[in-house]
Amino acid sequence: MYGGVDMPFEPVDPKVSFPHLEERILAFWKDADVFHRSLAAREGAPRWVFYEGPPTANAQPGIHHVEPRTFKDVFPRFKTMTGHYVERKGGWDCHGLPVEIEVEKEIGTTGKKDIEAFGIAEFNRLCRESVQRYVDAFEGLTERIGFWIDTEQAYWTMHTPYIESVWWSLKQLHARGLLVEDHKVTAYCPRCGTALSDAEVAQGYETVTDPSIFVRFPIVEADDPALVGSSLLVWTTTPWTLPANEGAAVDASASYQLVERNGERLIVGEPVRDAALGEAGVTVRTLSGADLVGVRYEPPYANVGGAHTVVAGTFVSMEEGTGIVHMAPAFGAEDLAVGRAQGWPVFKPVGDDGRFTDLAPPFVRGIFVKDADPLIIEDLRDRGVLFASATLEHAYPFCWRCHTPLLYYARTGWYIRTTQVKDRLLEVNDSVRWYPSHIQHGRYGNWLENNVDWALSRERYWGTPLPIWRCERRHERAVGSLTELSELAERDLTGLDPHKPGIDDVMFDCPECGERAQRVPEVIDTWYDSGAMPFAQWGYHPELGRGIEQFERNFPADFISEAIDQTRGWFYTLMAEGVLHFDAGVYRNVVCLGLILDAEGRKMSKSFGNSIDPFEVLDRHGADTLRWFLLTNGSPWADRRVSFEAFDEIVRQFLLTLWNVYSFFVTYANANGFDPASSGAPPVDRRAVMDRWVLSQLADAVREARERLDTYDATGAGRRIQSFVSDLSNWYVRRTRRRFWNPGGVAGADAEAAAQTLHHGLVTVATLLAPFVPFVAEELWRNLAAGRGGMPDSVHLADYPTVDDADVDPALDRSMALARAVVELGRRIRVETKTKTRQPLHEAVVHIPGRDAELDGLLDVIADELNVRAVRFADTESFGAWRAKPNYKLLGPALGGRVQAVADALERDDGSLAGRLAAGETTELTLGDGSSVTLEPEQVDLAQEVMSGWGVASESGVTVALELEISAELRREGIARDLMRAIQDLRKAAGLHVSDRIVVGVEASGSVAEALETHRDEIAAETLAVELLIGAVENAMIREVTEIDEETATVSLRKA
RNA sequence: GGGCCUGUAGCUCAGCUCGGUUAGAGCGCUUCCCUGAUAAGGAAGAGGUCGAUGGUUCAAGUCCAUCCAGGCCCA
Repeated sequence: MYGGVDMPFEPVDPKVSFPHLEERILAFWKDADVFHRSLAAREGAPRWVFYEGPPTANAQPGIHHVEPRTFKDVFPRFKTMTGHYVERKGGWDCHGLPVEIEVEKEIGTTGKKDIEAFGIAEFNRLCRESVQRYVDAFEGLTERIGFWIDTEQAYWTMHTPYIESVWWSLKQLHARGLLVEDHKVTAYCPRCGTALSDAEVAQGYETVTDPSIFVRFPIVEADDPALVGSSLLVWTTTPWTLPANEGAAVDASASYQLVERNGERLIVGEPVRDAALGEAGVTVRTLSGADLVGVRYEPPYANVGGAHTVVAGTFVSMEEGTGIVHMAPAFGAEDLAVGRAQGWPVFKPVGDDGRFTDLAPPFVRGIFVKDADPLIIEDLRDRGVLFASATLEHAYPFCWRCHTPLLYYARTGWYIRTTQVKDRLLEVNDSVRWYPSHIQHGRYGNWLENNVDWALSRERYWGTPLPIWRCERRHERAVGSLTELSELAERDLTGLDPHKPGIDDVMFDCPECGERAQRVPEVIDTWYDSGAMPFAQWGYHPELGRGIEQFERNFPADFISEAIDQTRGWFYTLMAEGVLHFDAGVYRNVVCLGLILDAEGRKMSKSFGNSIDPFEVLDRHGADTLRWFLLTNGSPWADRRVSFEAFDEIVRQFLLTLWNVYSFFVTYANANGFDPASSGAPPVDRRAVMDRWVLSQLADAVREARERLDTYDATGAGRRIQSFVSDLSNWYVRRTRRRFWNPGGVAGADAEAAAQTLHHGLVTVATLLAPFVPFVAEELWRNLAAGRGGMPDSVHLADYPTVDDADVDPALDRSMALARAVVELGRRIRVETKTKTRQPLHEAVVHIPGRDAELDGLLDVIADELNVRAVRFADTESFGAWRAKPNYKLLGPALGGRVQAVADALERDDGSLAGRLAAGETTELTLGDGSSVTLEPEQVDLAQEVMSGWGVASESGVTVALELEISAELRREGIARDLMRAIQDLRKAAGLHVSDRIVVGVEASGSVAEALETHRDEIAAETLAVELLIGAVENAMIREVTEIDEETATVSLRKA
């Protein structure tokens, strides 16, 4: 016995269940308080600031929530392990329409009137409860996937200090004149009774069929009297807005035609004349749009006095319609802008419920506007005003929650003048590093370029109340805290819940005029809440002296990450508020993830019923599997498809491969009494070539993993680690296995070296993997490293591996790659010649022009892998004609167009030229045009023309030949190996332990019996047989007939 | 209508930054091999007009232009 056995390793179950393992690790983390200790251990270290983008707690979490949470975990873990203090404060987005909708579903309300009848106090209480419930679900998911974030200290946007912080910020904006009330046309949902933000509107576009009608507007007054009596042909796709018509717009620079047709005269844009009127009609004259400006016409419904004139507009399309557009300032953004410029009134015959009011013509009063379209068309037709009626397919927005068609209304609302800081936003954006980079000046940069004022107010209930009080004389007062409110109201309100309806009961005397001031009724866009988190998460409030230090220490963020749908959401609101309040960027690096799609490539969403329940995946495959999938499968920036098969593959190919190496190591380390702490392994430079090679590979993997993680490429880092694990398992352990098979420790230092190398490899891999698959990494660490040599009890308390330059050996890396290429060719020969690998052969002959020396030291590896007694380098043998092809990368730039001529010449070569190159000679080549070129051997790719089935294979300049003649001696050896294999199979089938001794009997005659006698000792040693007899074993545990060398042999065995 | 992304094997995706003539991997399929760590691994095979067209170049999956299809975002 050598080494110590004080601390043997826990035996490893090869049949591991990762979900169960993860539950154990979760319990350990909790018991040992590992997360908090990982923070404490880095206290005082440089800060690396992470901001949690708060999920909206309004529904059960889906698998698409796991993706950002995985990426938000891997980088903070990595940074912690590289010596940074990474505070991770959780957060929950609590307010907003989605929460209200969820509650409305519960209580069965369908609109604002219902909610008010139900009672706002009770409604908001239910909203608060709903949030709490879903936060619990999110916390469960967060813990289960191993996302380390402090949920105990999480910020909640509905908590009073958070709201006060938001109020403080709004008060500043109000004081600077950046928060104002304004009229604006916005998309409005008549069912929800609220305006929608652009982001909300964007979510609900659908292709619908709407009416597209042409209407006659008879001209009643014009500078050119000839026009009177003609009709403007006016286009609209919203007939219901015609009762609010106040004008018509033309393109002043376009030309129009006056057409006489069936006895009437119509004016229509020239480019669309035929499309609108058909071929019929005679053009009376052509005029410019400018000629029409100022013309007065008779409106289809005479509800509004004044107006009804033609104006010029740049937005008039000459590609569809009639070139003349109907204007209703109450119902379109452009219409309102034009109306304002013209001094038109805002005439709005529609109520907030989307139904016509008494201002409308009697026949549509009380009718929902969209339903009124056919009635209006009918009416126009009856009165001869309608010229044509068709339909049009176009995108129209619907309310993203309740699917009511949205209406564009002129309404008053509160706006933040973000357009005034647009230039600064663009500047700040230039300093952000986006991953992927195209977002910066692509999608996100474009969004900023098209910045419009932020429509902040919402006429809803569950949200941060807009803290503006206004008196009857319309003096406004923005209030920044409950303390300030208490002073104004002259009573203590610091304990008041700042939500509706309680806050609306607070009134005070206007400090300016003494009239009673009351809060405006609106709440704010919940996106403002989440964008305020850099300061509001600390309850930051300079007036109250609160949260200042925490804020300053944690601003700005080094890193944030969310899915791409946040470009218009959180990425923007964060940046906008950072610039508005602090004139500063809020984040330095953004990892912007793609969306999760289902197997058909559709966006996963609950309403579609195609989302995968994350808990099902976690129960079946485990969190590590899901995390590894998200981190390494496909590109994180690209949308990707998710299906269950992918998870099985990860378990089998990655996690189990790693697990088996680990299990292999522990089995033999324990059997040999290996102790990494007191091992007598020689220094790396004196270890076997396989050891040096695998350590060199490991060093490269460490280098690349670190480099990639430093640039937020978790995918590349993970893939590199995976390829190392594959090399470790399928080449290092495969080739090194026998060195571990060392009961009693007779192999001494070499076995120690192998064990030490593999131990180091596994511990390093576990550390490398800790940020990616924190559970299995922890399991390996706990068993292999924790507590040994002063190592911490958790891998997450360890330092991320660094490259050991002494291990790096590029020459060895290249040689091994070459050796593996030789082995691959040898295997191909065996397949081609139907020579089983188990049959030993006399020798392999290798030819690699000029590079033979690179394989020194690896000949044993090749011989063993190919099962040949010797590997020899070819000197004079020729296996076939040499063929040379130009190395285009080298020759192309040098020769230009002549490279093709060289290729032709080499193609026609009978082998003599290539042969000289293969022999290492510089060779002169005469081209078809008579010119000549000097070729160096390195400038060509060489291969030999070998015939399949004759024991030779060649590729990329490497040629391998196998001596296929099998002597009687080799045949016996092959049979012996077949026997060993058969006995080992039986051992396994009998369920014996690797170190059990056995008694074996082989019933055979002829060549099998002969081989058994010749190789008796080796067979016995290999199979741990204490007795090996010809014949059957008594009381055999197992007995089986096998075919060996075309003879029948029956093997039986029992435990000795 | 505008912007961005994507298009490579039956499926999921690398490769495109920096052009090199035989385009890879995994899954799945066929045949064989190896194995007392392995649920693994290896060899061979079937499977590709690298979305299309044009251009630049000695050389294009890769660069440029145009177009087509899909997705996302904006209108």
